[in-house]
Amino acid sequence: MTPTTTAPRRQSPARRRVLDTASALFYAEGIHTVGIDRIIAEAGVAKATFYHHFPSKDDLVCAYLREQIDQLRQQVVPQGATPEEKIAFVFEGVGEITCRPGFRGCAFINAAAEYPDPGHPVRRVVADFRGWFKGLLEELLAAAGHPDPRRTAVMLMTLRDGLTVAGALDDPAEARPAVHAAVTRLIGSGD
Amino acid sequence: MTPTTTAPRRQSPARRRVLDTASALFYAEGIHTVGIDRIIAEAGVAKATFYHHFPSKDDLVCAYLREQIDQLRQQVVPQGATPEEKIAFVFEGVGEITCRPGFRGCAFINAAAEYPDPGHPVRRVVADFRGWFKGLLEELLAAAGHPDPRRTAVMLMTLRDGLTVAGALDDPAEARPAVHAAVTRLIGSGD
DNA sequence: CCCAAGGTAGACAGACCTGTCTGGTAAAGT
DNA sequence: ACTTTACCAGACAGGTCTGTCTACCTTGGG
Repeated sequence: MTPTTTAPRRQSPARRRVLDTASALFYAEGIHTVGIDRIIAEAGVAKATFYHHFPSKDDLVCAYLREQIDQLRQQVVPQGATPEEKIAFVFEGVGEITCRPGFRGCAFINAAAEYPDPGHPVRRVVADFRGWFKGLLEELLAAAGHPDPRRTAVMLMTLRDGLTVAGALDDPAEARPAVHAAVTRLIGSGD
Repeated sequence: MTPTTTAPRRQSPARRRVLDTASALFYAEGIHTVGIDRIIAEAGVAKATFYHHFPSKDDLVCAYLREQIDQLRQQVVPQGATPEEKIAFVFEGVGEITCRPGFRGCAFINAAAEYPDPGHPVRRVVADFRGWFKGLLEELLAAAGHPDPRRTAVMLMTLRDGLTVAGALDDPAEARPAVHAAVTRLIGSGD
């Protein structure tokens, strides 16, 4: 059989345009409030083309969230750094994002608020993100020789969630230094 | 003029039924997904009656959230307790709620996820809640003689937000003890 | 006895939603 | 030259949404 490169698979520009438009609109205005008609109009794509690439709106929502995960995964942490520095780097990134102009909170937390059923495909993508992120923190803590990586990872995850919420609903510049101090203290002291 | 008691103003049973039904549905399933028709059907109320008490759906949503604030406000903290104990009591309550069966996160965070415009009346109620809660924490910290009440209140708020998110999306029993430990350490040590 | 207030029941308008379908165009591979 | 694939344009169906309106009932106070 022909190799049929599975990995790159040059995606169509129409699909790319739809996904970009939908991502921006979903994040900025919410998922249920943004209709298909609006997405295809702003993406400049025919309705049939849209439904050719995404069988349903839920598929589009899942693709939007999965791409968010991929983008976060590709944010490389500095190579020759200690685990503690890598954790600090990750939180530096979170803190920086929360202060950016269009910030409206964590895309996954917001999506989960609109999909109450935990078994829904969208919620499963949300769970994937949280599992991945928490696992990453736990690995880094273990590599740093932390005595209780699991428990501390949960703590760091809580700080991240709180920081994103505060960045969306309160003054972002106020929560950032407080969380920064808490993180450095958490990964510094053993207990 | 007649006294016309402004404070209690015995509210009609129909309005009460609508508000109870809407509160349960909005919290459990989200706001945009629950329609007026469903609310009045489950509340056993005519449509004209509904629109007599609530001029629009947004008014109902605001009333739902404002009542949530009122209920939280009335949760009295123990009288003869130190400020530190009062803070611990408040967080004990939050931790307990996150472990309850129907828990689906913070009603205000979820509502804000569905209303992107910060100037919207719903968002203003959300801001009222956050201002009140953070102010309460700051007062208690100041009463406890904490050196930096404002900054620590922000920190505690972040922990609360993270705890509610984790309670809704992860295993509630895992985040609770971690946050509990962090809170006791925060209000214990001065810095 | 009358009448106003608050309630019920349900039709209706106008907009918007997702998803399907028809029909036509353009480019690329075989 | 033929066929497949991707794309555009837009009508259409069937449902749901908010909000208005008409019409009738019931109950209690003056």
